[in-house]
Amino acid sequence: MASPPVRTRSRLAPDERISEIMAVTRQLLSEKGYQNVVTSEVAERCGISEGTIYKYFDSKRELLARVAEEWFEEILGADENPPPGAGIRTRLRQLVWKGLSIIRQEPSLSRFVLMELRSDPTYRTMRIYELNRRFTARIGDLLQEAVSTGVFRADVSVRLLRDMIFGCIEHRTWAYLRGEGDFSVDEAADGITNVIYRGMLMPGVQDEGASPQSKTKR
Amino acid sequence: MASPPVRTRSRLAPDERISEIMAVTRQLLSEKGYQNVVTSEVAERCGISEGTIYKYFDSKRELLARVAEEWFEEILGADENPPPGAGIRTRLRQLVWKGLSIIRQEPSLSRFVLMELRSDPTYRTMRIYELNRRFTARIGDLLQEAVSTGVFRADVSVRLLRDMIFGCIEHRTWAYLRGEGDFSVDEAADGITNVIYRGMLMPGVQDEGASPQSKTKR
Amino acid sequence: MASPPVRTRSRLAPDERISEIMAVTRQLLSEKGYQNVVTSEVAERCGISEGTIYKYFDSKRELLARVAEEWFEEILGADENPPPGAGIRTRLRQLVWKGLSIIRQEPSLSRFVLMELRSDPTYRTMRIYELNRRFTARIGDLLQEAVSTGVFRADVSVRLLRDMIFGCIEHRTWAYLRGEGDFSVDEAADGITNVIYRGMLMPGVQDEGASPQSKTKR
Amino acid sequence: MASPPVRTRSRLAPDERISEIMAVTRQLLSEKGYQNVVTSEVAERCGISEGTIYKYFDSKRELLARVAEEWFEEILGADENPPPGAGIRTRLRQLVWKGLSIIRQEPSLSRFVLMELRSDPTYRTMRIYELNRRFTARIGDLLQEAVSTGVFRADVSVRLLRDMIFGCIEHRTWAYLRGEGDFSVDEAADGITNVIYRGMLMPGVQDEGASPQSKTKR
DNA sequence: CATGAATGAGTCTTCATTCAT
DNA sequence: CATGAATGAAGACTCATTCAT
Repeated sequence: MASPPVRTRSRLAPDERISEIMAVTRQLLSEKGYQNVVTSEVAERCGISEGTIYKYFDSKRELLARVAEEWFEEILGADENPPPGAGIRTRLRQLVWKGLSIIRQEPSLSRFVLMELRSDPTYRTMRIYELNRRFTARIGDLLQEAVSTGVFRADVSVRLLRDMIFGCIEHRTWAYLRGEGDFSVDEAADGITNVIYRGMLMPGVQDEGASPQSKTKR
Repeated sequence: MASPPVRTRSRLAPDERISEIMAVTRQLLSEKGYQNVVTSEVAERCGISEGTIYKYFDSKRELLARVAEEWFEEILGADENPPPGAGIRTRLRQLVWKGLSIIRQEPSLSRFVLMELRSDPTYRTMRIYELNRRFTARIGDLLQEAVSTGVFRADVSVRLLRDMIFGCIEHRTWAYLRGEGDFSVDEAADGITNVIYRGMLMPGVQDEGASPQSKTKR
Repeated sequence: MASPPVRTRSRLAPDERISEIMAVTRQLLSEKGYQNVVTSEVAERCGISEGTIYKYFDSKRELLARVAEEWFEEILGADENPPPGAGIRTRLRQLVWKGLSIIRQEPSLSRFVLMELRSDPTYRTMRIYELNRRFTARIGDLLQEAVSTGVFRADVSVRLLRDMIFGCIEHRTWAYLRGEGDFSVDEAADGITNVIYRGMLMPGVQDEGASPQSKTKR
Repeated sequence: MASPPVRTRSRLAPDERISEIMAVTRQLLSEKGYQNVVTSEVAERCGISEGTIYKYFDSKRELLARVAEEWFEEILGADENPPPGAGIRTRLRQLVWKGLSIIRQEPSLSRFVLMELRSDPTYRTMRIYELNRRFTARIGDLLQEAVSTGVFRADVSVRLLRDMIFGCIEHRTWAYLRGEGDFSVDEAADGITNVIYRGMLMPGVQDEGASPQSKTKR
């Protein structure tokens, strides 16, 4: 092992320190999952003492929750509006694509939010709950609209459709995470949209046709 | 005097002991989830000492993994054959229903396999991996057959379809676990089958029609 | 520092270990007071690891409380009955003497019970509370009897008299602890009894006269 | 625009700063007791940094000790002289009343002095020791005078009488602190004075009679 | 061979004190 | 000179694992 790197007592502005701690924690969360993030390792990677973490965060839980929130906000912030006058299919694809790419970009963090935080008794009171809810609601609203306007059949619940979409997104992503095969956001978005749209389209309604991929292509 | 009915310090054959430990662990896993299974409690419930567990299992992880394997095998073993001559839709629904009911019945164990074990670096070498693969493969094979025989379109990958199915199953189940809404295996199986089947059915091919629920019910 | 004393993993029967831990804790409590008893030192003095303590006690608090209880019971157990037909003065002196000698023998433990435990929110539910109450009640009852039978005046509350007695006992003992002067249980018992008895004796009632010291001496 | 009413970073003279720190600490000590006074809170309430405290005080202990000293001095300073020509009983009651009301008014501070500081190895060298001693000495001197002039008997040591008085005061106050029953300074002062005075009065000496309460009543 | 007492590395958290800026 | 970011040693407590009996 190398001699310690000068061990100069680093001194940062609070904001920078907070950022650093959160960045390191995000990374760690990404690598190991919530239960396995340990304060001592956060401190070590930051090159600070454990005590310093507690200067800025009341508890490990708070730290993790804030990391998740920040990240979620970051991602959901960048929101394109749907093209005006776009049909159900186009708008559905856009949302599915967004969901896929979110998880694709930060899969372990997704997992943390989706699996760990969501089980927290106070989850419902956290800001991240609201952020999360807002996104799923957009898909739910779109599906509801499709049913209400007679574009979609009414024989499968909106609830189940939402589960199919998010379930597929999550499943696909985790498989990717575990190194199982490749994963194209565009292809997956197309596939999901196609199956759901065609599977739900009311007989007799004109199919919008697949939206040209280029529209949402990154 | 009659011999005391006292449960004398049980002296079980190794196989029985192993069975008992695994049964107790399964119960515990089911109640509390992987991270919260503690060896001391396993020992206590078995009425044995902690040390004894280590006579039969190298580590907690190994114990848990074997429990999961046994359980999986048990469940996948009880396999009704599809009715001879059944169509794609009927067979698809049967498999989806099976997957849903497995997770529905033993959600904590599922979660353990799905979330914890699957992340294990050696997961691919575990027998449970093979068992798991075998089940998903059956769905994969069915879907592949549907595509090959021209019943399903070829514009969505079998892979993605499988993800939609399993993702939805898991997603639905976890939501249920967290107390979000009710969950009917039959309704979900119908919904998933409908969307996938209708969404993938090759234009021009005759729809089998929804199979009467009674066929696979319960 | 000397080389570690053979560091042989000692192995004791649970009862012995528990006794040892409690004995060591009693000693430590005696030396430093509740707040300053640290689990690591208990372990070190026992020559065991900290974990072992927690095999036998759920928490530090529980350990300390049990130490106090055991000790109290030990002391209050050895209870001489008052000589039959003894007057107020004799019986008062006997109780005062007992109280003094209890604290004299184990002053730091007394202090722990009196000062720390007594502030515990759950103190009232502890067994030690009952033990303690029983002793103070005996003095209270005696004083009440004296007032009721017209031996004592009624112009000072029983409550205050009890406080004078116990307050004096505690005060005297702590001073002693801090090394302030000597402290004779007999002399103090006589003094307290004299002042209280003479100070409260109803005018016109015949003074029993000081009981000969030899009766309760040592 | 008017200059902002913003409390600019206060730039106090050292003396004022010291006063402020001590005042805040006294308040905190009074609220929470010694062990629970934390330097960070002192700093926060003063609107200064933690480091600054250490500019003026070597350690937390020193700060606390000086607070106690100042407070004690303040209290003992405000001393009414006994009415000229007052008898033993009157003067005794006055002192007892004083002692009771001191503790009654500032129980947490008393407790700190009585329980924590007094155990300090260097207690005897602290100024507070001297202050404390001076007050107890006044009672001691009075009792001594009573004995020397033949008003009090000589069969109980002055030492013990002092302990009865202070012990009772402390005991009564702590019970009150723990919420056990009410506590009247006047009643307690009367009771203590009565018992001690009557209990010690030399036979044949004329009882001064209870001093009218109004004399020392607040 | 089973036991179960003991371990010890590790967990999160607290706080009086220091020192570079 | 005051600051306040950082420290680090200590606190109670947990639990998978070991090994002498």
